[in-house]
Amino acid sequence: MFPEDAYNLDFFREEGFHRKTCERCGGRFWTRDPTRKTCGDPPCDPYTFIGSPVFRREIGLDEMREHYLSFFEERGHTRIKRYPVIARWRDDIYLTIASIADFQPFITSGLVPPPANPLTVSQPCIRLDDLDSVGRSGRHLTTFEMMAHHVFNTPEEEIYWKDRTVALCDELLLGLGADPLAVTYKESPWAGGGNAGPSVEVMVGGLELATLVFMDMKVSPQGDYEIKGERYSKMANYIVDTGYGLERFVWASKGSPTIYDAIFPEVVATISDLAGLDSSVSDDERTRILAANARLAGMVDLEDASLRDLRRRISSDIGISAEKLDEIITPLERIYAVADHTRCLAYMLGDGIIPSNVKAGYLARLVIRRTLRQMKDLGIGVPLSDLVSMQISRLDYSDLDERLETIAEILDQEEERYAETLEKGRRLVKRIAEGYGKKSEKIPLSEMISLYDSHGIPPEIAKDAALEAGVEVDLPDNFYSRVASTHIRSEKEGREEVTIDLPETRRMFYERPFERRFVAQVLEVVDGNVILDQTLFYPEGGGQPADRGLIRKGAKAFRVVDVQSAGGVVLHKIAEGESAAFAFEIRPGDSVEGEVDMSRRLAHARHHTAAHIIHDSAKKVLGSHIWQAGAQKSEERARLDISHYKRISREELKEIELLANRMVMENVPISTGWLDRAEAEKRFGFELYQGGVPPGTSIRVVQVGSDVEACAGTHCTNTGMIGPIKVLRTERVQDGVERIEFAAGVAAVLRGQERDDLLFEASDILSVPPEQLPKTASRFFEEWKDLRKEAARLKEDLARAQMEGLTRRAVEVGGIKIVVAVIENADVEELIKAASMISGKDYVAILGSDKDGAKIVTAVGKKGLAKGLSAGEIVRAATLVVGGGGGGKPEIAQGGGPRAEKLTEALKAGLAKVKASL
RNA sequence: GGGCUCGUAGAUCAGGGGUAGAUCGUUACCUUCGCAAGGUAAAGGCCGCGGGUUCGAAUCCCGCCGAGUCCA
Repeated sequence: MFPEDAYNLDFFREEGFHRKTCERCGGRFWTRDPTRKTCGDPPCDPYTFIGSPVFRREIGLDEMREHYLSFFEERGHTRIKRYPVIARWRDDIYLTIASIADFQPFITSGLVPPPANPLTVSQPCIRLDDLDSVGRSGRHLTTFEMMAHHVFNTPEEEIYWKDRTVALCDELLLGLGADPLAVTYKESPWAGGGNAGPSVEVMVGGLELATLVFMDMKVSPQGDYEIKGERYSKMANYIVDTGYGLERFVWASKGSPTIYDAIFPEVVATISDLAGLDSSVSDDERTRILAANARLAGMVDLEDASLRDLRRRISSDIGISAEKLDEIITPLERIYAVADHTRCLAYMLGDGIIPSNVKAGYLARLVIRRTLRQMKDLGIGVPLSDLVSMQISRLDYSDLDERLETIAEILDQEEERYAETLEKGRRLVKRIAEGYGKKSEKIPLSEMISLYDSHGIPPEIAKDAALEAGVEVDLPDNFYSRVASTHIRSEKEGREEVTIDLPETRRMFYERPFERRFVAQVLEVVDGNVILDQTLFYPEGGGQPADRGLIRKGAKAFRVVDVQSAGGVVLHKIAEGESAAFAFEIRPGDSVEGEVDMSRRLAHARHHTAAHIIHDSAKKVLGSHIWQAGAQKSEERARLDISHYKRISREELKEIELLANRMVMENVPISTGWLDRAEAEKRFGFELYQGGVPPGTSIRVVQVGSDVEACAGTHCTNTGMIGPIKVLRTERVQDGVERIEFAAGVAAVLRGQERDDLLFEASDILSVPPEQLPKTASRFFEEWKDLRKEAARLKEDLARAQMEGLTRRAVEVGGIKIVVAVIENADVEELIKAASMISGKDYVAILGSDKDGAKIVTAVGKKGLAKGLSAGEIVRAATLVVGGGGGGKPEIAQGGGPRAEKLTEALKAGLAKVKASL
C-alpha cells in the first residue's frame, strides 16, 4: 500500500476536512461534514441527485464542456484538441478509453514532451465492456467525454501536484453550486496500464463525478509497494491524471431519471417517436419508474441474474406487477440503448473506423449489429444511417458532408449485409432443425454454439427459427460464457528487447541518401554482428527491408546480409560463413570501409516513395477515410494495405495508377526533414502517423506532393526519380482492408514485361494477336463446352450400339447371361454407359479397355443381384490381375490397374468369379 | 493476431471415394378464348483454382483465390 500520508493534503487540512472511515465499506474518505458516516459511493450511499440536482442550474453538454475547459484555461492550462476515438497511435488498445490514453506511452514515460503542460482536454472515449448494461442501468454509456486536466511533472520541474489538483476540483464543483458538505473525496488506490498511484474519487449525491489520479509509480518486480497483487516502485516523473465525466456533470445538473434523458433528450424523443412508443403510460408514472430503476441500479452491478432481482424490487417498491413493469421499461431501455449506440457509431465512423471482421472494425460492427437488433425490436423502420447521421451532425467535423456520404454508404451496406447473414442463418437453422426434428431430438448446445461462432446467428434468433420448424433447442442462460470457454486463449509472446550499451550509431543515409561508400570505426562485434560508430546502411524498418552490401578491411571483404536497429544502435549482420573469419580479422577500434548495394537501395527507395504516392492517389480516388493499414517493400514489388469498406473496382484502380504516374511526371521535389513532434502534429494532424507512431521528440517528416507522413525510410529526391508505377493487383486481406500491390521503377518495367510475356505466350498458343485474345478465348471455351456435351451424347449412342452387338455374344452360366468383352479405345465413361445398358437388359457385363492402362467395368442385372452377385466383388477379382483395385455398388462397379497387357486374363478372372459365386 | 464455417445448375441447397442430384426459376409443349394454376418434357454444371494420394477425386490431403463468422 501507499504510505499513510499519501492522502494527507494541506488542502484538506486548511479547508477543514475530516478524514473518516466509511461505516459500510470501511474505505477512507474526506468530508467537510462532521456528521457524515458513509463514503458517498454506492452502494454505501444511494443516488440522491435524481429529482434534486446537485448544481445550481441545468446545463447541457456543450455548455458544460465549454465551462470546464475555460475554467482550467483561466487557471493556467492550455486547451488542446481532442484525439480520435480510434487509438491509431497505440498498438495495445483499439479505442481511446481515457484522456490519459492520448499521452501513452511516450509522453507518460517521458520520452516525448507533452503538447502543453499543464493542459486541459475533453476527450471522447469509448468503452464497450459494459455493453449489456447500456440502456438498462440508467447510467452506463458506451461513449462518454472524459474532461481532464493533466500535469506532467519531472524531477527538474514540478508544475503542481495533489493539493492544487484537489483544490481545482473543489473550486469547480462549488462554483457550479455543489453543496460543500455533500462533496466527499474517497481514497482509492489506482493501477492500470503498468502504472499506479493514489487516487481520490469525487462523489456528490451518490454519483462519482470525477477521479483524480496521482500517477507516480510503475510496475517493478523489486518495487517497494504492492497494489492489487503487483509490485510497483516510484517513478521519476509524476503525473496528474484526472477524469471528469462530462455526461455525469450534465446529469447531476439536471437530476433526470436517467443519464440519457439528461444528455440527449431530443435524440431520445426522436427515437421514441420513430418507435411509435405507446403513450398510455403517463409521463409521471414513467419518470417514477425510471427514477426507481436508476436509483436501485446504481446500487448493484448488473448481471443477468441480478437484473431480475432488481426488477422485482422495483415493482414491489412502486407497487405495480413485474409484467407491467417489464412492458413499460423494456422499450425504454431499447430506446436509450439505440440513442447511446448511434452516438458511439457517430464517433467511431466519424473518426474513420471501417467496420470489419477484425480489430477495431469488428467492434464497430458489433455495435452496428446490436443497434440494428434493438431497432428491429422497437419496430423502427428507418435506416440506421439516418439515426447515425442525426448524431454526427451534433459533432464538429469540418468535412461533415463528405463524411456523411461515406458513412451512410458504409452503414447501408452493413445493414444489408447483416440482413443477408440473418436470412442465410434462418435457412441454415431451418435445415438443421429439420434434421433434428426427424430424429425428434432437441437442437444440442454444440450446434447452437457453432451457429453463433461460425455463422454469426445469435441464439435468440436461432431459437425462434427452430421453434418455427417445431423443434426445441437446448439454450442455457450462460450461453455466451460457454462460447467463450470454447475459445482457447494463446499467450502472446513478448518480443525480446535487445538492449546494447553503446552510443547511438550515427545514421548518415539521411543526409547522403545515394552515397555508396563510407569509412567507419568498429565499436564492437557481437554474434556475427558488427557495430560501427556511423553507417550508410539502412536498418529494416517502416516496411522497408534492410540494405545489403560489403564491409571491407584492406583487401578482405565481408558480405552484410542484414541490418537491424536496436535502441538506436545499428547492427550489421555478416554472412554466416564469413562471420568467424570476420571476428578474427576485425577488432574494435579498427577502421573499415562500408559499401552499400545501391541498386537494391534504389529499388527500395522507389517503392517507398511510390507507396506514399499510391496512398495519396487512393485517398483522392476513394475518399478521405483511407488510412494505411500496413506496407511492405522489396526489390521486386511493394504492397500497401489501406482501410476501405468495399472492393476496389478495376476502374478505380486504373484511376489510382494514372494519378500516381501523373505525380511522377510532374517531377516534384520530395522534402524530408526533422520536425518538432508537437509542431508537426499541429501542422499536419494525426494523418502523419500512417505507418505507426515513432518515438522521440522530433520526427522525420516526408512530404510528397499533398501527402505528408512521419516516415523513417529512405526516399527519392523527386518524384521523377521513381520512374513508372505499375499497379499489379488488389487483394482483400481482411474485411475493410484492401491491399494494393504495385511495382515502381525498373521493377515496374520488369513486371510489365512479365505480363506481356504471358499475353504473347497465350496468343501464340491460340495463333491470334493479343487484342483478339478475349474474343478467341471465349470462343474456344464455348466450343469446348459444346464439344464436351457432344462427346457425351456420342458416347451414349456408341454404348447403345456396342450393347446390341455384345449381348448377342453373351455366354450363359446357371441361367445368367454374361457379356465379357474388350472395347477398344473406350474410356471409363463409355464402359460404364455400355455396362449399365447391358445390365439393364438383365445381363451381367464384364467390360474392359486398355486405354491408359487397364480399365474394367462390371455391372449386374436384376436376376444376377437376386442370385447374390455383386459387381464390386467381380471387379475386384478382375482388377487384382492387372495390379490395381476397384469397387463400387452391387449394380455397377469400376476399377483398373497398370498392367494393360493382362486385360484379357483379368476379364477371365472376373468371369471365373461370377461362376464361383453362382 | 488466433479460431471456426462455406464455395456444386440462374437462385437456394443435398451428395462427402465409384454413372453429378433436388426444389424454385427458365424454355417448349399439353390444357385454356386468354391468363393463373396444373401436367409433360427440355435446356442449364471446368462441383472456385492449382498440386498430391488413388485403378478412380465434386468427395481425402496440401497450397492458393473468393466469401462469411466469432474472439483478443
